[in-house]
Amino acid sequence: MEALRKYFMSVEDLSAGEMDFLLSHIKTKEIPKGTPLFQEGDLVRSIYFLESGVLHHFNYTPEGEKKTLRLREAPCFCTDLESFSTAKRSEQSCVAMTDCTIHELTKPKYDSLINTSMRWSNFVKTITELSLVKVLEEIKEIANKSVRERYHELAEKRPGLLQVVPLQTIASYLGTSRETLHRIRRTEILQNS
Amino acid sequence: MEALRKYFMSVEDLSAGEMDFLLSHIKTKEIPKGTPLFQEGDLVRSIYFLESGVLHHFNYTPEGEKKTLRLREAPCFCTDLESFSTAKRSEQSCVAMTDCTIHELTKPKYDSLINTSMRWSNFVKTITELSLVKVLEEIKEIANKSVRERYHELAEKRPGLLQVVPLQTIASYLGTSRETLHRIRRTEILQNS
DNA sequence: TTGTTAGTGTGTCATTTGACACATTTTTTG
DNA sequence: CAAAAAATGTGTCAAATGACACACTAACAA
Repeated sequence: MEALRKYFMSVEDLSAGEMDFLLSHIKTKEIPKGTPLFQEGDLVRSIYFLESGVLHHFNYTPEGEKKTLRLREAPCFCTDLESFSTAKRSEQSCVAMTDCTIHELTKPKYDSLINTSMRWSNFVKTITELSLVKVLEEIKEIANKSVRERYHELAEKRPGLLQVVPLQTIASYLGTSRETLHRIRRTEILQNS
Repeated sequence: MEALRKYFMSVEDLSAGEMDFLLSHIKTKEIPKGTPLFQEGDLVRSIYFLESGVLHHFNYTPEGEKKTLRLREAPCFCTDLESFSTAKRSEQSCVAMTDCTIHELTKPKYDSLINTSMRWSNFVKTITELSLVKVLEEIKEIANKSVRERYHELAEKRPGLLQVVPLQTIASYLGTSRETLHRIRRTEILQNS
């Protein structure tokens, strides 16, 4: 619960009562490694807050190859927003790469929250904006960088991922082969010694 | 004005009075090719709606190389959201690549709009969500694709850009050299004939 | 119109990458 | 613990790419 409280407080200063009101909308779960939050074809009806752990977003190409779309580290919000807000079937799966603690906000609870008052509607709007900013940053990170540069950024900005995520998944995330990523790592090690 | 009206109507059905109220917040401008909307180092104080034309987002590497971050086609909203909503200095420039018609919503007008009523606050929230969905789609388009695949997607989904944007800028957007993009195009032409 | 500049097309060559094959190591599972 | 499965490390080779050099063309301004 700590990360979530902290996140909400970073958005806006909340009284104890306000915080309790917010938290009354969510349900906390512990899920073991390998558990799917949602899968390709599902209607995603919840927004999740990842309290601890790592999540893996992926889908399959027509050729049946698994492609990593995103890797998410706690603390963060996670859902398929397109599916959640427009009730389309999701085109991706999201699976826990480690044991995770998540908080779930279901669609009915979400709707009830934003219709409570302008206060909460604007609170949610601010969180949506922050998420948008974060995604735009992610684009800036990806856009127009070589695989090598992107790997370095990853190692700098999200070192935790490298501990937990298999090399071949990182390779898929960076859009390269596991062999090439291996070569990049090898030259790293040589340079550092 | 047409594209903007149409966009608002696609978000939600609005009465003539509501539409006029919304439009009373914006100011329309014609700007010639080459005009900057904002530049690296600016505080971005407006959200723009691109009625017609193409915009170029870019910045410079430490080595002084110009890097294309995004290419935007009308109709779309455009700003540096990070700068706009958190009052940081922008790390990118946005310049008109063609003559453009834009609608400007300044920060004071924006604030006044979202504080008018829950109705308009939620209207803006919906637009923010739609933008977020659009950016996430853009990520899916970029992530984990070869330059060749990304070029094809661009040619399919945004053929208008290829008419207007110089090859070398597209190359920069795709993260490759102009020579390589040229080779990709050349093999295209050979295959189609 | 005529320079001037920006943009494109093309060839060469060193380097990087992907694909494949297989050895080795680590992790999982019965 | 032992066997099986998953993941990683490594070599080879063909193909793709980047960097450079320079010719050619289009767009623009004096």
